[in-house]
Amino acid sequence: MSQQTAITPTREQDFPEWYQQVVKAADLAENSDVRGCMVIKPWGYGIWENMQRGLDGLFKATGHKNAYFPLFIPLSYLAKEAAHVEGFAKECAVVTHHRLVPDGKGGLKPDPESELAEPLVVRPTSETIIGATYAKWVQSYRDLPILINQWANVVRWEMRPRVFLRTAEFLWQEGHTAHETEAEARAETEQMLAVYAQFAREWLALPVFTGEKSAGERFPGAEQTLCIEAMVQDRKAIQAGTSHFLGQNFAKASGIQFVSRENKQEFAWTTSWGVSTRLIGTVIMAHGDDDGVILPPRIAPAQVVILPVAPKPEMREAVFAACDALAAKLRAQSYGGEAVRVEVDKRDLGGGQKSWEWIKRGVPVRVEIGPRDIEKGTVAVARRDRGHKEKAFPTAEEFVGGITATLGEIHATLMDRATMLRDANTVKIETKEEFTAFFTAKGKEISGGFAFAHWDGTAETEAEIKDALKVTIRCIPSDSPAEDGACVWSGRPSGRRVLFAKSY
RNA sequence: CGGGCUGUGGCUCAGCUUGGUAGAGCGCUUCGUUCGGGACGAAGAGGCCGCGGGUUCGAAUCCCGCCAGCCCGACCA
Repeated sequence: MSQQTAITPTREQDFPEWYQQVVKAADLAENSDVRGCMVIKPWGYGIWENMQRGLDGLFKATGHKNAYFPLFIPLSYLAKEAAHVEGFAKECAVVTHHRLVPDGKGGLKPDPESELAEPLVVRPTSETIIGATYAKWVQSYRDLPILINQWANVVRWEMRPRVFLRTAEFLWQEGHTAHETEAEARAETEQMLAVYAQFAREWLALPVFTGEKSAGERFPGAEQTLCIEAMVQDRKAIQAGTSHFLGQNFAKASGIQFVSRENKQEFAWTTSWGVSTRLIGTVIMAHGDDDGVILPPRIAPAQVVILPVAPKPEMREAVFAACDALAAKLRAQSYGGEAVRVEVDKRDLGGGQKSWEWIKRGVPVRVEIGPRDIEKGTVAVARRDRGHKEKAFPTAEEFVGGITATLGEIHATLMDRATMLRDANTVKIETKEEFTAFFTAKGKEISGGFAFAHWDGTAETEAEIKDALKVTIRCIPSDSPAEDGACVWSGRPSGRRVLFAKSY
């Protein structure tokens, strides 16, 4: 059997279908019997565990601690903040009963006698319940700041689920902090955005634009939403992380009050920030190729896979021993401050089939060891960022000694490719005609990419553009210089450019 | 929640128009030959044909009802 690519269709032919096929071929996740919910399989979950470890380290390093708050939120809590309700009410799962009884048809139904006095909402996000808790914890300015993160699942009843990118239930982290002053809370919001941008670059090999959301794209209840935006290979934007300055909105809604240094009652200033399993989808779409996933080494569950080649059964033992010995030497090396992660694949499968499995899964480095290698003291090495037939034959010592550098090079390659893709498809646009042409699909092209253009700052213009072209303001870039110009849509005066794109 | 479509071994589907013993490919199991780039042969296992009712000597197939899922339109990390 010979195929051009491991994944059909190719990215070029049908990007959304390619994505689904990659998720399946790489054994990352599958749809469950529950609509909109996914089963994250060990390889996919391994990626999430590595993301968690990386982020958790960065959170701890910036003074945060983990805690856990309830899955269920009393309905009345959610109703406390008006904008928040409006944002989330449409997509909430609600628990109304606490007991089942036979339905008389061989099944079960909620016991009408067990209806809850107050329905519970399965958290779509936890601002309200955490706010209610902080209200109890905070009495004095001496109790601030509170710097807490939680790793949790949340539920948003989505109409259009897509594995990892948009599912009814997903895993994430949500940081929730409370501060004495506005300045401190704003600094926290920015600090965590910087953490996300650093994580995207250093762990995910993903260049990101940072900036602020327009009022229309803001988190419900926030004063200001900051975000990181990445470009994936169909040139659409994906929001990879958000950090919100919540002002005193939630403090007022939940009663987070304290006695200040001046002995006055004041409301705290709060923030929240989060990234989710959507990052896995982002990585797939940003780095994958027509043979499957390509994982940035720092989040790869296995960074090196060793494939024993034993043509004759009587060689197996010797080959396995050589593989185990190599694995041990590799594990003594480190990359990104952690021991190199190595897997020896001893399954009794055809060699080609095995190799292709690991290619599709995106393991950064594959090594084959057979009798000839043992004799010569060499190994056969293939890298996932290069062609699948391209092999190098270093000595085992050279290979082990160079593994840290090799993983670093692969990370750099991915970063470079993603940066080139983004830069090649990011343009400045001045006129409505150009703008429309840029975002109008020609042939099989999906999207023009990112456009920096002037915007008059009104919600009307923003909505018109969205209606006309399905293009949104991804962010008002944090580092964009003031520049006088005319709005690309309305022609009205504008003081700076914003980032437009089609998005996930 | 409005419009279109589909429910048949683990997966993808054929069979239904014109009722007559449930099929294929892939996957799985065993054995043999293979194994340095997605192997081949042989033999097997596996099905309340979505659910309920009706018509009929006889229903995967025809009729009615229900349920579930998929695709398209308004929201979203």
